[in-house]
Amino acid sequence: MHEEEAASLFQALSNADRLKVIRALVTAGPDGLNAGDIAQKVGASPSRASFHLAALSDAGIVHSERQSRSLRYTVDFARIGALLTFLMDDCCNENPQLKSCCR
Amino acid sequence: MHEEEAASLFQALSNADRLKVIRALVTAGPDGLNAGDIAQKVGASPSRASFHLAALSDAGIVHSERQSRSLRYTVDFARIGALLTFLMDDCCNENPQLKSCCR
DNA sequence: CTTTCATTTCAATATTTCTTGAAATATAAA
DNA sequence: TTTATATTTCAAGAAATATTGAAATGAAAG
Repeated sequence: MHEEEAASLFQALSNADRLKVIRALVTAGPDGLNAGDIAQKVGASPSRASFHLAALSDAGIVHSERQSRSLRYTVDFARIGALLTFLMDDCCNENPQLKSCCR
Repeated sequence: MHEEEAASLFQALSNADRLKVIRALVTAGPDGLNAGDIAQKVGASPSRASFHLAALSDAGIVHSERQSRSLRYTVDFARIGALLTFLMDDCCNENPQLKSCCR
């Protein structure tokens, strides 16, 4: 991952409501949640939730799939992992003190 | 760390030049670098480098210390580690797939 | 085929962040 | 004390992002 891409992923994570969205999806488990439930859980209007979901989706952090009338969102852990790897390895040169936070 | 604080740290990381600043500081080792050398290494004007350094400093990701005429900057790995811990543990509930990126 | 439901898109405005160069500040040298 | 060096601060304009509610879209039910 190059710096520009990492920067845009960090940008997608730089909002408390979007972090809440991720937490809600993680808590929900592998089946994810539909947009309406996410909006309700993070306390955002439908259009604002849609805006945040679009930001996360553009960054590849979440994916969506239509399920009847709803759109079911899931979190992409591999994508988040790739960003962590960039930060820890490429950017911070595998610094031991930083690595230790994973244990 | 709470969501608002994490979001503001991600915001500080959401710029390619600021990631370059971190990389330059990491590469330089424990003694860090002064502002002028950082500006030169990332290819930014002095005022722009100062702006980026202020953003990173406000987030607690770097610290500065005056050394004669120069300000010597160092990176705070513990602060970055705290953000990673927030993302992996609090936000993503210690997901194994995400944790595996640290190995 | 009309209505209802779930979600997104859009337009308009507000807010924040970025960028630039000039001026200000702090330190040290001559 | 004058000059040079290192860095930050400031102001102003440009660009990006956020926010809101209304309208549009897609899908299913009656």
